[in-house]
Amino acid sequence: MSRWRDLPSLSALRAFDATAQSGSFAEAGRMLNVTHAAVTQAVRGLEAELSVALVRRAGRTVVLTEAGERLAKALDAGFGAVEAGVAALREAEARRVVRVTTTTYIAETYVMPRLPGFWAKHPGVEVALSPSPEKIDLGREGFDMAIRALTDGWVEMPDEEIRPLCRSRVVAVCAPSLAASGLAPQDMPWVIGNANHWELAEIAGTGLDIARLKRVDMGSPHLELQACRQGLGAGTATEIICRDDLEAGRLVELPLTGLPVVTYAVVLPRGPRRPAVQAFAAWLRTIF
Amino acid sequence: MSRWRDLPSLSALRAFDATAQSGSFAEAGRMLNVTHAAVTQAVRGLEAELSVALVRRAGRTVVLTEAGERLAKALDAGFGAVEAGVAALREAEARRVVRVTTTTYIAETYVMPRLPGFWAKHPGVEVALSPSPEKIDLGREGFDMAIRALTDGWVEMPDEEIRPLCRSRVVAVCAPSLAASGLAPQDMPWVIGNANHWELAEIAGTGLDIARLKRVDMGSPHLELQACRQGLGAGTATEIICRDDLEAGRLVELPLTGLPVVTYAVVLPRGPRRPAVQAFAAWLRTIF
DNA sequence: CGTGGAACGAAAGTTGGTCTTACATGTCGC
DNA sequence: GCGACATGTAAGACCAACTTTCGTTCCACG
Repeated sequence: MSRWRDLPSLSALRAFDATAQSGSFAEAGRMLNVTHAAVTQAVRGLEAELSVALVRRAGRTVVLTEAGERLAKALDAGFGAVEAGVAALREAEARRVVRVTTTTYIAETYVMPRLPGFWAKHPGVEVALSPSPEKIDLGREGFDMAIRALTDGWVEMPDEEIRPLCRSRVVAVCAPSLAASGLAPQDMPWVIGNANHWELAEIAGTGLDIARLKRVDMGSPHLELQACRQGLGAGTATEIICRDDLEAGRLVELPLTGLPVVTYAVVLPRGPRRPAVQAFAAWLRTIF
Repeated sequence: MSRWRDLPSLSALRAFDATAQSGSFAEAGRMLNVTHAAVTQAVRGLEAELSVALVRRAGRTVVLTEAGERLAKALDAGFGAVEAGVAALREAEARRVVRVTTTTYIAETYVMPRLPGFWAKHPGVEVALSPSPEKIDLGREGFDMAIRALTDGWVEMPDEEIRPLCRSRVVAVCAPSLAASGLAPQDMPWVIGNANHWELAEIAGTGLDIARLKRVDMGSPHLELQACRQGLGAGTATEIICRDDLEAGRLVELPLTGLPVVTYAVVLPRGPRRPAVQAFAAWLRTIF
C-alpha cells in the first residue's frame, strides 16, 4: 500500500549513487549524461529531503559523510539489482529463438531453403519454424509470428498486425510425363493428403469430382511436391512455390480454372517486438 | 563508467514494479498517487524500450508474462534495498542525539538547568552538551550546533549560520559580604582560571592590574560562580547568567567599567538540518 | 606569481518526460 | 440491461529536471 509513499525522487537517488561511485559531481554528470549542475542540484535536494548531509564539499573535492557512505552502500546494492535484472532480461530476450508458426507449405518449400541467407545476415539469431494448427493465439502460445496464406476476404484481428508478402495463384501441376500421357485431370492420380480439407476444397472449386479422384497420400508437403515432379500424380501448389520447377520444365501447369488466389502474409502480434523478430519479418519481405 | 548508460527510465520501472505488486494499473496508480493512464503509459513505454511484453492485458485484468515475472522479481529486490536503505538512514537520523558544543559557561549555568523544559516538549530527543575548544569545525567534528558568546565585530563564516539569541553585558560580581569588606576590586581575590585568557583580557579592559591580582582557580566554570556566591572572591560573568543571583542578593555587581558586551548566539552548520536540531535551536530562542 | 585548467556553486531560463483530462471500450456482477 | 470498475488512447498541461551562464576556488605548472 505504501512502498513508494515516502521515497525521495529516484533520479535524485540515482544522482547521488553516481556521485558516490565516482567521487565527483562532474564525473557523475558524465556518467549520467548530464551537466555537473544537474547532479549538484539533485544531491542538494536529496540532502534537503532527508535532512542529512550526505557529502562534504571540501573545496574542489567531494567526500561522503558517514551517513552518505551508508546510503551509498544500500543504493549500490539496490540499483545494482535493478540493473542486473534489466540486463538479464535483455540478455535473455536477445538470445531467445524467433518462433515462427505456419499453417501452409510455404515454410518448408520456400522459406526453409532460403534460411541460410538470413543467417548470413544475422548470425546468432535462432529461428524455429514449427507447423501448427490453423487458428492459433500467437501471444498465448509464445510465437513471435506466423506465416499464413490468406484467402481473399480476411480481416485483421485487433491484436494482430498483418503484413502481406505477395499474392500467388494456386495452380494445379504435374510432371510433363504425366501431362503427356493424355489422361484428363479427372482421371489422373492426385497427390493430396486425405486430411487436407483445404486443398480438397480448392480442387472441388475447379469442377473435378473429388469422390472419384484417385488420391496418393505422401504424408508431408515437402514430399508431395517431390512426388509430383516424379510423375506420381498431379497436385496443387501456389505459383511461387513451384515457379522454379515450372521454369525448369520439371512440372507443367494443368489448365484448370476456378482455383483461388491466396495472399501470403506474415502475422505479428501487436505490441513490443524484439529486434530479432523485426529482422526476420523484414527479411521475409525481401525473399518474396 | 556506464552503469546508467542504457537503463530504462526509473519512473517507468517504478510504475511496472507497482503494477506487479498490485496486479492492476489502477491500483498501482493509487499506490504512486498518479492516474491509471500514467501507469499504463509508463509500462507501455517500458515494454517498448525493452522490446518485451511484460504484462498480458486480458479484458479487465492484467497478468504478468513470464518475462515480466522475472523482471518484477529483480525490481522488487532492487527497489526494496533502496527503500530499506533510505528508511534505515531516516531511522538512524531520527534517533541520533543532538550534539551541541559550547565554548562558554552559558551551557552549564543557563541551558542545562532548563533542559528538562525542552524534554517535556520533545520527548525522545537526546541532547548532548559538550564543552570544546574555542574554534571548532562543526561539520568536521560532527556537531549539530554550537552556542557561543560572540564579541562585537564577529563575522559570519560562509558555511555557518549564526542566530543571535540575546546580548548581555559582562559584569564583575562578588558576594555581598566581600563587597562589604571594603576591599577595592584591585585588592580582592578573583576567581579566574589561570588558563582563561579571554576572561583575563576582559578584566584588563577595566584597568585592573592583572599581574598584581590574587587569583583563585576553581577548575570549572560551574564551581567558579558557586565560589563567588560563597565569598571566596570576585568574578566575571554575563548578566544573564547571574541575574537570579543578583536579584536574590546572593551576588552584587562591582562598579567596574570597560567590560565588554557579548552576544550569545547559536551557530549552525549550513546545509540540511534534522528536525530535532531545528527544534532544539528554536527552543533555545525561547529560553533567552 | 600569474595563468590556465578543472572542479563546485548559484540563478535564471527552457524543455521534455510525466501526468492529467476526457472519452471510449470492455468485462463482471446483479 | 445497467452500473461499477477496469483498461486504451489521445491531446494538452505542468513541473521537475536539465541546460546555460557566470562566478569562485583550488591546484598544477612554467
